[in-house]
Amino acid sequence: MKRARRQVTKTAPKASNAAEAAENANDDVSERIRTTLANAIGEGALKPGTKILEDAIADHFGVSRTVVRGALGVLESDHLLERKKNRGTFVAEPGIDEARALFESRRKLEHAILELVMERASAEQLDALEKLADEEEQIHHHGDEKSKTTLSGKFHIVLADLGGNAVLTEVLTKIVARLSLVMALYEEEKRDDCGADHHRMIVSALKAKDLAKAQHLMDHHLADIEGRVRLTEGQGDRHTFMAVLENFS
Amino acid sequence: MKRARRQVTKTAPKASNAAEAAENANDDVSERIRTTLANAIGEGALKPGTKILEDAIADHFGVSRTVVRGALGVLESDHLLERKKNRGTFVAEPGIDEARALFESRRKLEHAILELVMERASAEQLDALEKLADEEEQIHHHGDEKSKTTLSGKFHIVLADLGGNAVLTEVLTKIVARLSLVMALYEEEKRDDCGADHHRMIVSALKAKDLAKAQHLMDHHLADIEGRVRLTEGQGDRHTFMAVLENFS
DNA sequence: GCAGCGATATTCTCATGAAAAAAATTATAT
DNA sequence: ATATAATTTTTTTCATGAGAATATCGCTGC
Repeated sequence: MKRARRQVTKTAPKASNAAEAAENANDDVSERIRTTLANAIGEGALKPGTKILEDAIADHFGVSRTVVRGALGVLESDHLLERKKNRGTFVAEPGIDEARALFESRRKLEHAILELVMERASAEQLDALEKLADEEEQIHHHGDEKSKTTLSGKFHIVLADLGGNAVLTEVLTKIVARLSLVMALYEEEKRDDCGADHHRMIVSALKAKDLAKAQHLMDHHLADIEGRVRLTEGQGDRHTFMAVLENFS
Repeated sequence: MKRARRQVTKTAPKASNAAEAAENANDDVSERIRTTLANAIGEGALKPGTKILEDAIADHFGVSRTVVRGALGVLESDHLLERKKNRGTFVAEPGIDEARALFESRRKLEHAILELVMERASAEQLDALEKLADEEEQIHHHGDEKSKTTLSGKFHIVLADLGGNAVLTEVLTKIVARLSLVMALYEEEKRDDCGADHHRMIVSALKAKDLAKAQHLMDHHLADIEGRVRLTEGQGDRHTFMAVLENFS
């Protein structure tokens, strides 16, 4: 007898007092839900396997389950969520094959993007990118643990933007999001040794118009990330409830 | 007073007579809707700008608008459909920038895929691919106009499969689908001169283990496709109702 | 004490109705 | 007769309720 009333309280049929009410108001709430969940997943707040309660989300955003359900549907098609029939929706748990494919895809994509950046990015844009890398360095020293992964990913997205190809940027963004699930599942050591350092070197190579070097550095950087992960069967269950019990019995 | 009753006729609550009834039956009807529409768009049966009637689809598949709506939502997030608020859902009409980005993305992706195919595909797989290219040649001569574009795209998808990276294959598939919209909008001349010919040459280069040549041929092939298109502002309205009037007044 | 079974509760799933917004149609007036 | 206003119809949009599937918990019997 729960089904807590979210009481949609159509506070006022039209509500709109006057002018700014036409600010379209809600409606893209579906998109808000999507980005909220995607962000939560991206920065590891929602771990793989977590169950997603439609009702909770509907409550929180003040809409009905119908629209939540729509949002979950597209998140599922992005492979960020998994829906088990009549069981519910869960944060996806990419398998080893998928993880490998994602790493490989990212390598190829970042290569292509570097090519585009090389032929398109202006000096000012590269300066801005360099500044971003420097800021990362700062934040890294302040040990702001939570936003570390978020910012680290941001560099790559901004870099992709400089490539000037919105399609590739979008594709890379989605792949990076899925990779955050892979890291959450399979990461072993959280050595924060570098990251921002690599980014700065890549920017240098770009400013020197040395494409080959930039790609080489990118390969190194990505290999470093992949190195934190052990993609062998039977990993990834490590944090499972059952597996944790094993370790403490 | 339409709203024709689709009369969901829950023919039998459980229906399942016994064993095979558990064949899951419907339910992935949502996916059926998605692939149906995607295919229709892919082979040009649904032209850009066409309005999509939820009711018609719901009727046809014997489900309620709710599930249709879900399917349309993910198609929209794939950029195959466009939803205008309170106006309805339409087949997407990619703009010129998007078209250019799509072509460029495809070039980069096909390059990456060729690299993967080169290092992974077995001799037998390449033989199978060659056979496919030959079949295309056959069909091309029979002038089977309708399935020409479909089959042409199929080669690239199968090729991507040989790369052994499911993620890249999926990405390419979606981009090819969007490009079919671009072609429908901006294609000028429908010279069916080559296509399958190019495919055969690419396979030859692959069997000869000549990556550079394969990539070069692929570039040529794609350039040929892009050549059929004029991406200048004010094209693409060519088939618009208003534009047609212009030409006849 | 434990295995199996049944009742309860939670949660998904989807069809349907009601409200809102455009579009289409008819009516009215200048 | 044309343009404007009013009405009707179509279609989207969404909240909600009823039904189905599954999990959870308590119970009885061994």
